[in-house]
Amino acid sequence: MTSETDRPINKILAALPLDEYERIAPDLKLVELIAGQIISEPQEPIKKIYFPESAMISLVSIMMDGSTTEIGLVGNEGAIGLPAILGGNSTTSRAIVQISGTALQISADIIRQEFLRGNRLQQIFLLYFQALLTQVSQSAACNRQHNIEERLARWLLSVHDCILQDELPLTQEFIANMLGTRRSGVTVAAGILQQAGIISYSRGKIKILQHEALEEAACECYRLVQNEFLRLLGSRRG
Amino acid sequence: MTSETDRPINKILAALPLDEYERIAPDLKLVELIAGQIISEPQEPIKKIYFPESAMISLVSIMMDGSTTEIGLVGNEGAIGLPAILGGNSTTSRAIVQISGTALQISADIIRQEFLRGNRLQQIFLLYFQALLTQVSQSAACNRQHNIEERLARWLLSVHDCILQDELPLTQEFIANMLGTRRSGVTVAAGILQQAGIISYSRGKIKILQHEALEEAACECYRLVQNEFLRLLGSRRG
DNA sequence: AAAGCTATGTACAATAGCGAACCGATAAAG
DNA sequence: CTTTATCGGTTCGCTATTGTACATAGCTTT
Repeated sequence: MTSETDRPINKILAALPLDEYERIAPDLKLVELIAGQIISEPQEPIKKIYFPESAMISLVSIMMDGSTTEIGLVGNEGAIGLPAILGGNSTTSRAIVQISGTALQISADIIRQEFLRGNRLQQIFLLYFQALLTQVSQSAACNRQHNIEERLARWLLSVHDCILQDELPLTQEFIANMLGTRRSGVTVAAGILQQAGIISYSRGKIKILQHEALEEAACECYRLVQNEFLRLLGSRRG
Repeated sequence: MTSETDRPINKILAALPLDEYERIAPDLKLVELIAGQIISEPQEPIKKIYFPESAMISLVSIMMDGSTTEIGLVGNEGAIGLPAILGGNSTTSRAIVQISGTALQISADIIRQEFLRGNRLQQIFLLYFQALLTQVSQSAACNRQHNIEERLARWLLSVHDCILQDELPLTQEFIANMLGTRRSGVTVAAGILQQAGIISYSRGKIKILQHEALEEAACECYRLVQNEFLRLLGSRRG
């Protein structure tokens, strides 16, 4: 069911013992997710759970005036659709595909059932919840304390860690929607990073040239969240 | 084990069926929590879980430069020490008593064991977890999008809902640490609300005079989070 | 009543970020 | 090859918020 190998690319699935994995494997369906595609909207019942492989998904809060702010970022280390497991069935946020790629889709009922059996899948999901909560918490503080340039650097690193490529297909407009700022604010911040030779970009393609320097430009939040993912799940992620 | 009645004041405990409650009740210990007291620090192992009765606890992120930002607020609708249940054992945030009062304390191991049995306690904790995640998420977006006055109004309402009193023992300095702003920024915002006759305050005592008007001054985040608590847990809370 | 501490009020220059608009450059579509 | 849409660069005036500093007011202690 995974794309090429026996080992699932998604880290949650990869961490399952064989018997648990085989119980759900027949129902996993490989799907292609396209950037911009909306997986679920606020208040909308969640029926499917997605385990990203190469795709990347943002959790986004939408205010009444239409302004958006990213609250969480999910790549192959995580899963989309947690409320279906937790019991709430819907969220207050939107899940939108940020970077095209593949994911494994499965009925939420099947995962919830497996979760309730209380084995390794439950254990991993609980740890992932905590990691996600840490990420969201840090974003809350970060949004209050750090300026656009630091947040942009942090965010680029996080995306990079999720898709493991140095070229990121992202327009400034989209980034602005994630950071919750104006597009021209991103232009200025990105311009400074480009000036310093840390990144380069053009028409929706951003290249990270100096990873180290980008980390220095980023706020402490990047490292903190990454370390917590490492501690909890043994995998890297910002 | 609860302070006066048979019915636990804490909503999580109150929602348990008798057999589950009686299994943990002997180990619940009534403790008095004093404002300013730190329940747990970042990276510190969590050994106890607290179910607030009249006390109220803030979860606070601390940056390297010492600046603080509240990321979550826990009253008698919730519990402190979730990482011990989720498996991470520690958090990246500080838990600090914001308003003095009582709480029921219990060994984290006992709750974790009961959680793993997979009965009602598990169900409630999972729902609470989602509610908390919603709260933190909304704060992340709120911190980005709303101004001090709106956030102050929202925060005052949230505290009020937690302790169910119209007089809140809070200094502007403390509020500033929670909102992640300067103290004098709070002075100005509070001054406007007082001018309008919505609140009154003096030397660490804030009175809510017009609840309705305060809601109008608050951002949409207050209602949204409150509704989600209501939907998930059937209890009111911001 | 005096002294001391804590909480609150206020002021002011500096700055980050906003909203809006416009323009040029590049890529895609016809 | 021309048109069109998208993306990025830039500017300008404006507002919210910051950092810092100092002043006042109300409890507490003595």
